[in-house]
Amino acid sequence: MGSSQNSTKRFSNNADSINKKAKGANGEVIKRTKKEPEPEPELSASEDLNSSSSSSAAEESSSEDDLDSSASEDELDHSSDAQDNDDNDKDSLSDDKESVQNSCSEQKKESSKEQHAEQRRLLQERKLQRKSGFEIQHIKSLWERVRVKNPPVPKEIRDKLCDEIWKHSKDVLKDLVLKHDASRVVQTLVKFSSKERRNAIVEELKSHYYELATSSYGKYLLVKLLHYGSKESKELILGELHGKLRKLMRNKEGAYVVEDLFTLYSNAEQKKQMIREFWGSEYAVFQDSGKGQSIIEVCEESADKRNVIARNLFGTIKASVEKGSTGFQILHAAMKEYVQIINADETREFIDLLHEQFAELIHTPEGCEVACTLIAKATAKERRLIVRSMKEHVINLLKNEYGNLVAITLFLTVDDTVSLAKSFGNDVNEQFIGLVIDKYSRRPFLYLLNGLDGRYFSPCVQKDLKRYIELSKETSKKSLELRRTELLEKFSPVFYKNIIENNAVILQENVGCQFISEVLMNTDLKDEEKRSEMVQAIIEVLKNDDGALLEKPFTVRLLRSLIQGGKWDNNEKKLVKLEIPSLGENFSTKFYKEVVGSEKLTQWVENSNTSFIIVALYESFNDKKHKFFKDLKFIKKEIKEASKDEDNKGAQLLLKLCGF
DNA sequence: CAAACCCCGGCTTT
DNA sequence: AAAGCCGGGGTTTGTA
Repeated sequence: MGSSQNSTKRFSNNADSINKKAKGANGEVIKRTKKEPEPEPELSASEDLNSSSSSSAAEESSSEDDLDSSASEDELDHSSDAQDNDDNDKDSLSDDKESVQNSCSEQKKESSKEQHAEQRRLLQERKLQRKSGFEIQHIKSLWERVRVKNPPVPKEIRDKLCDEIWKHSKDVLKDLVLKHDASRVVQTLVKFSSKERRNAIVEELKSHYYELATSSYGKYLLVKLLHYGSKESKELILGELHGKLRKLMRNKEGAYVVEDLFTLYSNAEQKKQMIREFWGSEYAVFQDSGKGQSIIEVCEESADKRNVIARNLFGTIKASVEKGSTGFQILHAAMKEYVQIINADETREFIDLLHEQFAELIHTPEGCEVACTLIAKATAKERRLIVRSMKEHVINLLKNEYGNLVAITLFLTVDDTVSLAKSFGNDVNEQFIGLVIDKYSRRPFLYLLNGLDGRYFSPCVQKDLKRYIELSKETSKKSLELRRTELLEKFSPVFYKNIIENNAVILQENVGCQFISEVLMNTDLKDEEKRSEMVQAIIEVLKNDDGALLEKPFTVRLLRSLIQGGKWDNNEKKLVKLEIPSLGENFSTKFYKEVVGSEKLTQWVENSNTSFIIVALYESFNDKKHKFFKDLKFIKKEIKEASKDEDNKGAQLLLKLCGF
């Protein structure tokens, strides 16, 4: 259960923005990876041991039905060991019913003391009659003494009690571990035991691990053994579950065990092998079948093979999705393989199955790839469904390390830009600042502004995205550029509004400056009126700035490029002037007049950050008769003085330019 | 675009 | 089992 809860947590973490929170997302994953599997629910009194089970008993029986019905869909053989599994569950089931009945009758009859006593005696008798009944009662009473927390039991006594428990339990261990109360005894035992005894416990439970994994109580013990156990123990347990993963995935309890096994206790090679089990019996039985081969390579061998594998993968995935395990990482990995071999008909079916749960996919790399691939292959109609289901999660989608790529894929492939922009519009507008300074959520917008620019999209990200573009060509009609500019047009009013109203906040952040610069210098945006409004707004802020903003290197850099009115082309090693009226010399004039002026000029030269801006101004004015040059001459002495400062490279440069 | 920097996961050590 | 080191990958930043 930890798994699904954790994944939703991971998904919905970053409530209040910025880099640190984004790290939090990762942190969450880490925490999960390293967490201690210790889900012991703390019951307060010993009576709880019996009473806590009535509801879970009902739950369990329904999940059993579930397993049976869904298992028959696939070509799973549930002949051999499913049988003895049933036996065990019946055992624990009847166990629970007993206590239910007991408490019911107690309630009904306002019975006398004798009746009570009689009932208790009967219950006790029945308990003792059960398999290993006597030992269980005894062990439980020992356990009651070990588990006391306040005050903690001294170590020597604890060890003694544990020894005692072990002595009584080792021969009946497998009868204990499937029962809700007694299995917790064993968990405690594992926790306080030496390495040797842990190994002995693992050994004792040999050939029962499948049962354990499907037991609502035993699974905790199993996970604990995996965590604390030696390498050999892990291998032993793993070996027993091997070949039964598909069945486990369909089991309510088993699915969690498999997910834990996959995320916490497997390396890359083992993970691959686990997924291979989902390909079909051949691969489930023979561990090495298909080893070292990718799913694509295997499927290329014959169409038959592909069909069987695809059917099996889909069967397992479907069962799990319908059970509500869409967030499981192992499922994402399985889906990732499935979409690699999926054909057109299967794509329709798969999207139909998943479209409402897309949000569950976007917090892992594999899930993200699945989402992107499906979006790329989806028809216009299917994309609309997907976008609609994502609408509730826009902010999480954008801010997520992987989700932002899904958003970009939507931008890359969806033809209906009107409804797409509309679906994102509200949330984007409301939280624009947070989005634009976030490491991940800014990327979709940078894409809209600049396309897949190498500055923001690394080669391998580009490679992935280009693959989705290729896949989308079947179903997308418009050209990539058209989609991008249409979307840009729809989002640009939001850009303008926020830059005009909130640029002081955005300028505080490095990445914010970067974004403003991308908007102002963008040649796809033609609204010059808005551009000059933005420029004016920035000038207003700087006019009233107490110097804090100008201490920031990125603000200085932004100003410099506005003054230069162009972008630096690193290949050509030269400045590429942009034909934008409100930038370049026009900006310089305005900027000098309204922000610097003759009275602040000295101050700007003396500051090692801002002196570079003065240099830029010097190079910007074509009219050498501009007041600026006269002002410079006037402070000749101060410039010379400032250039003596080792750190003030700008002043030194300025001195050279002026040629004083 | 390259250098500096940071973060993560794997591996080794105590 | 926890702490620490190290290498690789990705991000940030500086610089014409």
